[in-house]
Amino acid sequence: MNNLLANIKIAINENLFVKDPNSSDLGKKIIHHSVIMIEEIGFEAFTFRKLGQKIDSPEASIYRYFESKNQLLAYLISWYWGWMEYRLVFETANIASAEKRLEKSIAIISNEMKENMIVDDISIKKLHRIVICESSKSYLTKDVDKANKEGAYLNYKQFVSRIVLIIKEINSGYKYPNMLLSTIIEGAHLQVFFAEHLPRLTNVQKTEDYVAKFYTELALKAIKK
Amino acid sequence: MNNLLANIKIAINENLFVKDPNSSDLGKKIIHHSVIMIEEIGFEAFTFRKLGQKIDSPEASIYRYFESKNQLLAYLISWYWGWMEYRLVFETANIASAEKRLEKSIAIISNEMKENMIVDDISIKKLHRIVICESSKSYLTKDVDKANKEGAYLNYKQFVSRIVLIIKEINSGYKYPNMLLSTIIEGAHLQVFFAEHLPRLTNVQKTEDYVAKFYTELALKAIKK
DNA sequence: ACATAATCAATAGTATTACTATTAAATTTG
DNA sequence: CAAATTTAATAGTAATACTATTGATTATGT
Repeated sequence: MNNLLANIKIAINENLFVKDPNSSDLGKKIIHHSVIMIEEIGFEAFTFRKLGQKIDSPEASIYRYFESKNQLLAYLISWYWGWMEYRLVFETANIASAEKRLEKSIAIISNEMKENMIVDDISIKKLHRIVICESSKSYLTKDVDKANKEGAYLNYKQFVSRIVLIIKEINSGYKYPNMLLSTIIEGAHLQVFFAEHLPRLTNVQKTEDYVAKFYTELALKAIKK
Repeated sequence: MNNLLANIKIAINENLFVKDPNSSDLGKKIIHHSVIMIEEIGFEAFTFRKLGQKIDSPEASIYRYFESKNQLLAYLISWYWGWMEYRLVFETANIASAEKRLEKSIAIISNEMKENMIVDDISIKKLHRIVICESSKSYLTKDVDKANKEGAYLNYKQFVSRIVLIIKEINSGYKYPNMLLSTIIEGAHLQVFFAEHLPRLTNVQKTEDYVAKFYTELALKAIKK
């Protein structure tokens, strides 16, 4: 998989940047180091000034690429879902059974990647941790409608709708496929966070993939007639 | 029935305020207007300066009650879960069937209150909307472990554990009661938000209580052997 | 080749924010 | 009624997000 996907470019809506960060060395440095920095110190403490110091460029230069740190976060999260869609399509391509494809999908959502891949200067592992901790902040805002109009969540919605199709294959009459899916995705992220910080809100198990198992069981029982 | 009935005052951990806002008129004004203001303009835009202007008190006076706006948010959310526990105990008290009690619990979590109640100067309806949009920000922080040690999430955990007991009554062998519950609670909040702003991530239905219905069905199917 | 246009990053800001040090006033206590 | 304590107000600081402007670099057209 590494070889197949390593140099694929993820399409990002043009409203999510001022200048395409993939078009210059500075842009790539901004992406590369912002992922490292946000994962390390959190989005609240992350500032363009600190990032500028890290990459030895002035704060203002970063504003040539992103008009705010919120836009940068939206870019990264959109990239994440673009990347996840690629993975989804690839890894479910040759599975005939819809149930097995759903199972695989939930595993992709829930499980951390074992090897640390770098794609487009982005550390997948670190970006996954950013999505867990910070992604809800990108839509739980008063600007959500504006951001939505500008296409900030398109990649996320597209990812969701792909798996919704699988659910409909299993049971075309099921009334809540989108609800079920957004519940699973946001829930899976939450459980990882709770396991680490608020264990009384989850049920940590010995097996590595218990989150995926829980949500797979939940989904299949819910969907079946 | 129990001590909750006698005590209408919700108990809040002492680490969640500098001075008890219930101990003075200014404190009560801070609580009352902060709920109104956060619901209206969102937690990001909310500042102690704006609140001070609204209640005609200087910004610094508010710092006598809360050391930061994050602490104030933590206080409000903790109050919410204290209040929700009170409701839970009260409204499930005379229901014999564990399944019916679970159903009622999920309804309490999911459904908006019809009448707008004011308790301890707090608008329940507005606070519910704050919890939907802002509560995840109070734990998705780098300070989560510190806040947890100081008891910021005690009321939430206590609320969860009460319903976990109901689930165990239904099926004592079920392995994931806490996971299921935190999934339902956070999911129910999310679906309300998505229905309003990102409808492609949910499945809006005509009935008022479809969120409760979805999660009740999900829960019962998951729990049953 | 060379003038023109476009793009680039750097400097030096501004406005706003969260938060604090200090003091004056009010209240309580002995 | 004087001393001690609690109260809120003033006037800040430091850090933040973000911007206006300029000079340097690169690309383009004839």
